[in-house]
Amino acid sequence: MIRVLLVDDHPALRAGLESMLSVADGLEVVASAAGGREGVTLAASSRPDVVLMDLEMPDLDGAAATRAILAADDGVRVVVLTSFGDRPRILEALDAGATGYLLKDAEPEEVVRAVRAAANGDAPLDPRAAREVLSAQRETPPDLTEREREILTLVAAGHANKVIALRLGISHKTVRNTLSAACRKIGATDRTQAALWAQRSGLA
Amino acid sequence: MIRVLLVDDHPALRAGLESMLSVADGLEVVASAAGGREGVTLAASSRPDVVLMDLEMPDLDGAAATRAILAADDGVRVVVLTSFGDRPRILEALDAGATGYLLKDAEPEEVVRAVRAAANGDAPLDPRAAREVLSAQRETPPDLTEREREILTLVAAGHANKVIALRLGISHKTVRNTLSAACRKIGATDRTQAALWAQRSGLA
DNA sequence: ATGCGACCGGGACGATCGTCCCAGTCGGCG
DNA sequence: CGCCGACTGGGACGATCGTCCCGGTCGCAT
Repeated sequence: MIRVLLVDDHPALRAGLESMLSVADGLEVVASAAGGREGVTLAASSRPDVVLMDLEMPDLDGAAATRAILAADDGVRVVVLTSFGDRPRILEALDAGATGYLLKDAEPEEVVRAVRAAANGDAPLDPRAAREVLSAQRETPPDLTEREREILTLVAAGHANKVIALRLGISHKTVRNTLSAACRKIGATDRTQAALWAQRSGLA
Repeated sequence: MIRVLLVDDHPALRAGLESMLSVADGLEVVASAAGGREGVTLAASSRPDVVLMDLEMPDLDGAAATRAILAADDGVRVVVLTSFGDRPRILEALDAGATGYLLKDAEPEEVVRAVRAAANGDAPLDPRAAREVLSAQRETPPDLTEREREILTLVAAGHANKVIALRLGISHKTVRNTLSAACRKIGATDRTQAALWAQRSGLA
């Protein structure tokens, strides 16, 4: 019997997943939590084999909750539930040790299959989610210097070169030159495009 | 018997809502659709009293679907399902004629209550959703001119003044002046901050 | 040791930007 | 009708920006 813990702040989604899983053999939903903190607590007390974890939650972020659960028991398999379009968070969850992903619009069979795969130690990567991850990695490669990344971040915060220079304790000329280099690498023609790029790239 | 149609692209959410509603008396889920277009079709064929409609959907937007359904039969009550933080879409759905809102993290009793209220012709406004609406109106007030909004949008696309001027068929001097005015209104000191503001404000 | 790359910056130049002040047209409203 | 506000732009000025080209200091790897 595969013991499953659901963590999602949407009661309707929890109910839906539960009914999807309840009709499958060999699975049982042993608990469900409405938030990240509760999820961590319940993971400790209910000892699930697989956790289905939402990424966006009010109290404790899905990635953080995943980290906490795995820190307490690294035998648990965490499968992350995600909507489209949050590449940065998908990567973050991977880093946190999530075993796989499931898109929220998955069909019941997919969900069941993913839970079984996770329990077996396989990585149930939704093909579409996998594409997200790959494309995210493909889009990251602008091999930016640490300084360049730093400056881009500050640009994306709306700061002028002088302010950035002051904050970093360097010359505003250096900021210019470095930003210029960064722009060339990421394909931006000016600071505004650079700022927008940084935003989209989760370099917020 | 109140006939309910579910429209949401997440199978799990549909299943959850269905199980939530199935335990209540006097309600029956007569159909469920995975997309806006299908929702419009099923609304015509299954003649529901109340439609629970997701806002974010791949094919046909929730607001658009609402409009279409009401155009075919204005006796239907559409209750919109929304997550937090999409003020613009909430307002759009209101314009489209939605009767009320429900946040996706609503408890089962809330959902049932909302459906009953909608069937009665009441407006089941989730108190938190209502706050969203109000705060949306409070946050919008940068009373920007149509032109200013237009230019901000183009700035947020990363265009330079000259390009914007060309695209709008006006002088780049006018673009400057207009953007300058817009910046003052939204509290931005330069185009970069303006672009980021426009992004955040859904003026993408 | 020699080279490479990150990091730091000055000089210089033109482009772009932000701002203020002014002035014209046009449509709506009292 | 006159007034106002949106929209349009020119002039002018200083500030900021983007770019190229130069020089320097480190640390790290070959």
